[in-house]
This record gives sequence, C-alpha cells and structure tokens, in this order.
Amino acid sequence: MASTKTGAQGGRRRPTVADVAREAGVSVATAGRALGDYGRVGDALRDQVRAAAARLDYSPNGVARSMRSGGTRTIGFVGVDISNPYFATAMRGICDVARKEGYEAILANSDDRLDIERAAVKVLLEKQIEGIVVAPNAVIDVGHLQRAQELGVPVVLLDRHSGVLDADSVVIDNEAAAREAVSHLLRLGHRRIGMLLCVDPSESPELLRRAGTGRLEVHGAARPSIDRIRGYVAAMDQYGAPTAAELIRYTVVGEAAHLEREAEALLDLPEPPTAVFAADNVATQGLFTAVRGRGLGIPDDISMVGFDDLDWTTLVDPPLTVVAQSPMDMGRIAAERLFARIKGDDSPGERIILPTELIVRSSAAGRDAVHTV
Amino acid sequence: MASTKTGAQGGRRRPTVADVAREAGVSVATAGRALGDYGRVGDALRDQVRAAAARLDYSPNGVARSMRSGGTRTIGFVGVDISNPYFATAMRGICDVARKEGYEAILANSDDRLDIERAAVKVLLEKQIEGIVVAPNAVIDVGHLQRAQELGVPVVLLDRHSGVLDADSVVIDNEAAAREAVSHLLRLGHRRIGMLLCVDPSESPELLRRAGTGRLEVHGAARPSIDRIRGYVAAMDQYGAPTAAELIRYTVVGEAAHLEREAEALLDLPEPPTAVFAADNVATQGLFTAVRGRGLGIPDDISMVGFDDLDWTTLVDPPLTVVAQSPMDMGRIAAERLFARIKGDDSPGERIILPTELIVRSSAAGRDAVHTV
DNA sequence: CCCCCTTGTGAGAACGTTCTCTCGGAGTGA
DNA sequence: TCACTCCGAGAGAACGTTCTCACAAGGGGG
Repeated sequence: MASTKTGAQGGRRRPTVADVAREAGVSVATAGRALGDYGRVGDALRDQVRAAAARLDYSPNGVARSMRSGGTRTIGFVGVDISNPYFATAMRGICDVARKEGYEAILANSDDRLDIERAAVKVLLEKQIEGIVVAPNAVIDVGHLQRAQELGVPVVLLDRHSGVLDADSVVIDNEAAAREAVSHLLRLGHRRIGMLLCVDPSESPELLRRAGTGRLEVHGAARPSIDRIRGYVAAMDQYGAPTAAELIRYTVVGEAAHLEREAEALLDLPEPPTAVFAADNVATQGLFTAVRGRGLGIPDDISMVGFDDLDWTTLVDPPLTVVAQSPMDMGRIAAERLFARIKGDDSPGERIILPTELIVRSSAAGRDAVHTV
Repeated sequence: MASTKTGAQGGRRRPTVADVAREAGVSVATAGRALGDYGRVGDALRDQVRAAAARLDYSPNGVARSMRSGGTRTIGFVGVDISNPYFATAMRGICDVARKEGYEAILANSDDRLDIERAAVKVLLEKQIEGIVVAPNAVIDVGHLQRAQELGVPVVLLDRHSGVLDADSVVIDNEAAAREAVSHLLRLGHRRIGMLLCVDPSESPELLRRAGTGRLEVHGAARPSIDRIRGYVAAMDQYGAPTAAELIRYTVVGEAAHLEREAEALLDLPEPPTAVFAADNVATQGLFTAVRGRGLGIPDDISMVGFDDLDWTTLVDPPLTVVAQSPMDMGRIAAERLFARIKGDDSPGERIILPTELIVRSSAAGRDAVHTV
C-alpha cells in the first residue's frame, strides 16, 4: 500500500483566504485584512479570522501575493560554481543578508560560460526576482545585465567589475594584490618568477600574451586574471626583473588536470623559475601538487605564493604564504548594496574595493645572492 | 546626474501579453497562444505576434504563469551550511539536475537549528515550490516536513534518514563506514583508539554517553554522528578492544575552536590513544591541527583516519587515510528522486544508501606488538 | 444543398491575493 | 437634532497568464 503522502499527487487543495473567510463567517476582504495585517479590522473579528485560519491550517499563497503586489522577496545569485569554496562562501554571505531582509536567494551556476549566464539571468527575470548578484563572465558583453537594470532589477557585480555597466561592484584590487605577492618574492631576492593561473574560456590566448608583455589595454579594468597578470608584470618591471611569455602559464577554468601539466611545464623549463606565484586557489593547489610530485622542497628548491586563504593552506607543510581575501564579506557587502538598491537607492554605481592581505607564512624564502642571475 | 538604471525606481512597466496583442493587432487569447505554444494559431498570426513581442522586448511573467498553472518550476534545498564543502558540493549536484529539468533551486541554511529549518520550510511552502531536498536537523520532530508532503510537496532527505517520515532519503551507511575505518586501525594493531566528532546541538550528552557505551537505542536509525559512534563501538567490541567514555570527544557543530581543545584533551589523556578516528571533515581538520600543534608525528607517534575526502587530505604530509563519500552524487540522486516524485511517482519512501570507500593512504600505520596493551 | 467537422480566432473566466471604493452605523460637537 | 467624522466591514477590481467556451468560416461527404 503506497503512501499517498510521499509523492506529488496527494496534494489536497490548499485553503485560501476565501475558505478562511467562509469558515470565520466574514467577507474575503475582512479575512485578508485580518491575516495580512493591513487596513483596519475590529479586534473581535480579527481573532475570529485568525482562529479560523489556524483551524484550516491556512498558509498564504506567496505567488498570488507576489502577483498582486509586485514583489517576490527573492533575489538571484549567478555564481561561477558553487562547489568552489570561494563562491560557496560568498553565497553564504549573500544568504545571511537576504534572510535578515526576509528574502530568499535562488542560485545558478554559470560555469564561467556566458551563454549559461545569459540564460540564467533571463529565467531569473521571468521569475520576477527583485535583484541579482552576479559574478559576470564578460565585462563588456553585458546586455543581459543592462536589460535587467532597465526592467528595474538592480544588479550588483561580485568579484569582477565592468567598465561598461553602471552597477555596484564588490571586488578586490587584483592588480595590487598580485603586485604585492610578486614584490614579496622579488624582495626575497627572486628574479626569475613564474606565474600560474586559470582564465575563463572567453579569454583569448592572444589577449593573454599581450597582457604578459605588459602591453594590454582592456576597457575599464577587467577581470581578475588579467589584472593579476598586470600586477605581476608591474612588480617585475619595478624591480627590473625580466618577464617572458614562457613564465606565465595558464589553463581555462574547469580543467584542473591541464593546470598541473602547466605547472610541470613551468618546472621543466630549461631555466626554471626559482619562485612561482599561483594566482588563484585552483592554481595554488595545482602548483603545490606538481611541486610535491617532483619531490621538490618548498621553499628550499622553489618558493611559492598562493592565492586565497583556504583552510588547507595552513595544514600543509610548509604552511603557505598567500594573498587572502574574504569571499564571505564580499557576498555580504554585495547583498547589502543590492538591498540598498532594492529599497530605492539610485546613486551612480559604486566600485567597492575590499582589502586583501598578504599572509606571510613559510612557503617563500630568501634566495642566496650567488644564485641570482 | 544619477543614473536611473542603477537603482530600483527606473523600472519601466514591463510589456504584457495584452501589450503584445495590441501591437500585433490580435486578441489577448491569440497572442497568448502564439507566445506560449499552446492551442491552435495560424502561421501568419503567429509570426506577426512573435515579431511584435520581439519589438517590445516582451518577456513572460513567471509569477502570473505560476499563478494560473500552479507550477513554479522551483525547488528548495535546506542544507546545514553552504560554506561547508560537503553541502556546497551537494548543492551543485542538485542544481545540475534541476537545470536539466528546467527548474531553479532556492537555497536556505539551517545552521543545524531546527527552528531555522522549520521557518525555511514554511517560507518555501508559501513560495509554492514544487519539492524540497533537506538535510534535516531532527529525525523525529518532522512535522514541518510531513506538512509539506500533505500539501503535495514531495520531500527528499539528504545525508540523514528519518524513521518517522515516509520519504526518500539518500544517505551513506554511517555505521558501516565508521566500523570499516576503526577496523582498519584495529587490524593495524591499535587497541586504544580515540574518536573525535561534531554533533548537533539537539543531541544531548546523555544520549551520546549511552551511545559510547553501546547501549543506545534511537528510533529508526538516526543521525550520522550517532551511527558513526555505533560503528566505532561495534568495531571495538568485535576486536575485543575496551571502549571508554573518555576516548570519545565531541563538540557541537560550529565551534571548531572547542573541537581542537577536545582533540588536545584526547592527546593529554593519562593513557593517550595510539590512534584516533575523526568522524567528520571538521573533526579531521581539528585533529590534524592539534596533532601538528603538539609536534607529534603521523603515523609514527599517532595514527589517524579521517572522514570525507576533501582536496587537502592528499596535500598534507602524510596524505590522510579517510572514509570517502560523494556529496555531489548525493545531491544529484536526491534531486533525481525529487523530480521523480514531482512527476507523480508515489511509491513508498525509499532509503538509498550510497557507497563509501576507505581510502588507505599513509596516516595510519601498524603498531608494534610490544606496544600493544 | 445541407450538415458536420475542422480550424482559427475572440471573449471572458479563473487562479488567490491586495487594494480601492463605498457604505452603514456609531460617536461627537454645535 | 443635525451634520460631520471616523471606524469597521463588504463588494469588486486588479495583477498577467492560461484555458475553456463559443463562434465563424471553410471544406468535404452524403
């Protein structure tokens, strides 16, 4: 005997305000007022209606309410990949703020693909969400986000900034963060410094090559990967260390295996780097694994600085020197900006830059002068 | 001059089917049919309507659609904490399946608090979601979940099973997994084996103590923590190793600092254990940190087996022997069950047990016979 | 030639809530 | 006592979509 409760069929018709009104012996209008706390209702009738509602186990229909009053009390978050701790933590921050405001959050993963992001935004708009936090894949091709704004749905950018879109963005100063990390290595005496990172698929190798040689100009300061390369180049230039295309290795997101191969390619260079800057958390893990696989000692054989202060960076031996940021704060602040917009703030889009911190631990050490080129 | 697009005010009225109909010079009914692909429309008029819709940049109002047709094409996931990689990965699995089905997912964090979970379920029901995946805090006090089922909203349990609720659940065999882990240590010759874990706040110490001595009887095989303790006790008994309350240390979730203290207490015992089983990923990290902090060698001074095969467990030295499960599969399978229910399957609730695997690496080693008690 | 069936279209109801409008009655001040 | 205000209550519209029903035109078969 199959339970009728387990599946979907068994849904008894849910009581409506009309049912409650009938039960309480009042009009629909009065029942609505008593339940919804609007308008004026007499105390006696209010209690009567409330009792009837309790008796019927009445629960309001949010869809109908949204239909009538326009607000869905729902926001959307379009992240790259929730299984990445960075976005998971950001989502946590967003949810916390949303809950405080009495909102819920719908999650969508874009996998760093613009078409998926576009489709997700479209669906979210159809669902009449009241705002979107998005980690955008493209910083120029933002028509779908502009459309959201035109429809009155505020957009807040997380992790990436767009020079084209007039929206709030919550970011870190990627260039400065990378510069600080690389400068740290340079000050320790390293001159031949490699860089390892993930880029998103839309990034052309050509673009990256130009970035690597410092001759990149992207409209309105763009995506983290490019900015971090810029910071790397700037630091190298400042200390008079030669840069070379062969020193910057990358792979597209989602292909961690390739990344490890790139790391190995770096180590196999005829003249291998004495230190490597891993510019994101995936690269940090890939580099660490590759170095370990080669049986190289950190920092004795090679120094490294990673990105993102994930739990494990203090668990490994040696604990890693990393650039730390706070995705939880990012999510929280992005959501706070979003709710300010939802409440009516229409000041020009603001670029909020959250601090990063170079946490010096033990994976980067000084280089003897004799070894320096 | 503030942009009117950034904030919320600037929302121009969105075009409706009526607007499209007027633009195309047809009736609302015909426009609706042409846009919604239902009923019969002439080819000429269909194109005419589509063109008009494109001209107006029409996008359907999902709330109105849901209102009329009942379905919101939205499901909910009530997890404990999305910033925990376990739930983040599960959420990823859920989202993937949902997307394939043309659904979106709303996320709520319960922080392992029953009141928050209850409130979340209530809100989700008001929002008329079509199904819920939940990692429930309580396995007996499930009235809110039963209510969902009665309203025709299917519920699938993730990570935990309830003997009371007739719902699908996707779990691992926690007792067997723990038994396997502890047996591994026992076979290596260890006899004095500690256990470290997190429990949720609703778990009384009294209950735990009884679990520790193997005299626990919980209605319908309950929560992971209890089951894992049971598995520990079973293995110890099987090998004739004495158990003792002092060997099982725990803390409530969300208090990682306390956890490390408990780990240290374990190490400071007059007669310290020669091996420890950390029964969840937080405990694994806490134990590893504490052992490291004491300058003890793994596995020379103390052996350990962890739980959950997080990335970092292969990055540390030595790589950790762990019990691995697949939260991604869990999420995916839970969502698949949910959609089967949504589509009408009303067979009795099924308990799906996913396999776990003891991944033997290098954190547990043999114990010389002479040292054995 | 008429009837019936098919096809294409329009009018209007329905979903469940909120909100505006109206109205009766009670209370108050002149 | 009358006019006015204020409060509580009900009737009904509105939100935007889908869906049922009715109807008109056209074609084919008897």
